[in-house]
Amino acid sequence: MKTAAAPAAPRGPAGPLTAPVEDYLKAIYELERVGEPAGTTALAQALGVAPASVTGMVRRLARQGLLTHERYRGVRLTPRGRRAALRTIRRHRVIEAYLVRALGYRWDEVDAEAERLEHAASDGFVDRMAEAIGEPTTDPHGAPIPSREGAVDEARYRSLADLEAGATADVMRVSDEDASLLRYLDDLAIRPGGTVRVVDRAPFGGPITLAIGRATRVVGPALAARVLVRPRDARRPHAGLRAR
Amino acid sequence: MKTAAAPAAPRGPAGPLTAPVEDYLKAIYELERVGEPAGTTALAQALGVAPASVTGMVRRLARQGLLTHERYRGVRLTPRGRRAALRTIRRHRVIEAYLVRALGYRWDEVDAEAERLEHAASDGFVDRMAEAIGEPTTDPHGAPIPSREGAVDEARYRSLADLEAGATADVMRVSDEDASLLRYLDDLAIRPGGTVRVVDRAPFGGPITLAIGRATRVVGPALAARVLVRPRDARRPHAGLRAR
DNA sequence: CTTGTATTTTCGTCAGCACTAAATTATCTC
DNA sequence: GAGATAATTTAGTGCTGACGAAAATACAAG
Repeated sequence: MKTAAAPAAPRGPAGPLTAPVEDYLKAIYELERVGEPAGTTALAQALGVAPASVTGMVRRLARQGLLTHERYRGVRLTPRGRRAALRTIRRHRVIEAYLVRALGYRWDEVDAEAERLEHAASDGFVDRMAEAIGEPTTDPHGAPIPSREGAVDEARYRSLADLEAGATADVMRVSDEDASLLRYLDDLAIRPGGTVRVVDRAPFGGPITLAIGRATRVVGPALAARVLVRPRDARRPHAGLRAR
Repeated sequence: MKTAAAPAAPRGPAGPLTAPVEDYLKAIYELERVGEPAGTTALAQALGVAPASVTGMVRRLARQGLLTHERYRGVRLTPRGRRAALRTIRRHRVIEAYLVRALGYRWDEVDAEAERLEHAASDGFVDRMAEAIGEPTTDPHGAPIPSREGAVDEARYRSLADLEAGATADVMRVSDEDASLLRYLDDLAIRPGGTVRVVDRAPFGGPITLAIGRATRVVGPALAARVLVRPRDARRPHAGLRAR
């Protein structure tokens, strides 16, 4: 008998996490990363479940010591929860990279496949995949791959939608959730590693004119918002020249 | 019109099968293949669950039209159930083959990994793996890989334990369930594609002496029973010579 | 034909995860 | 500060898949 005196000992079953649990942790990690409060509704939306379902799951995760929960306030990952989230994210991104580089997948196909495999793949399997394709540091969409130890380069890039006219920038990362968006970006030749120059910006959320390679393309702000870039320092072109 | 007159319409949810369901179908298929009656207890043992649990699951599978169930008698796969089982088995074996040939796994490691991945891998993923390693027809343990269409070469081999002294045979397939057994077989150089000759058999379940390559090895009957072989026709050596 | 034994099924539970509908609490506005 | 509105939690359910204990059935042996 446990004398009912210790009600909230954060005993975790330690066993491997279930697929839904991994998905929750990933989603919470992502919300925290972009700085949004991880509330019930935001989580529910990210996961495609009803808000009421989140409350129950969050309670369990808190009991297992993976996150802390302030009623009516929101949720925050504990170090253990963050580690678990990063392990899952590493799995996901390594798998994505492997599918593209070793098995000829297109970058718009990999997310769905990785979404399922990440819960079944062992760390050893993922490590072998990573090794086979030369230990990539980003996935096909530019998202950083956490190291085996859970270190991740969370550089914060600017959105293409925020660039001033005249700016030149390197594309670092694109949103990976929408396969059709990815196909369109590929058509436009907007890919991590590429470069874009903002030729013109119409005001009031109007279209943005880009120079990509030697082509000119016009995109809407909704699309531009999903492309993360690192601006080249236009005001110090000497530095740019020197750095070359 | 459904006028409530058809109580047991075998309506299947058609959706993708759950991992436990796939495991049940695989296990039933395997029992049927070796000719054993697929009873509750045998299934329970194969799956590592309690017999009582099998009854419930079997009822659901019967309702979904994947198998037929005669109370107190046993279970048999329907064509649909068999197709589903073969799809899972194909996934499992292709994954095993890929792990060995593309990612450097040892043959004793792959079963456990494939056991989890088979439920998460899409058919497309599996087909790409198969293509990448040249459409193998057997897995690393010699088990046949069903085709995409569900055709499988279920040749029935003899067990090494049944060979007479003096017989020579090609190793076709070994039991894959026990990793340590596989490691031992590998030490002995007993592998599909290899050849063994029975030098001597002690009676009453005694040890069996084998010539493998230019080595001589002695194994027990329990081990020999898990090695399937195709005897070379010793009574027509001319044919053997001619056949080269 | 009856009885004993092994197998199978039923029954009552439980945990995980999801849902809807109905409270409850926080927050924003007047 | 009092509502109104939005977010959150509770309450009640359902389904899958597992469990042990107890009852039902099959089958073999006498």
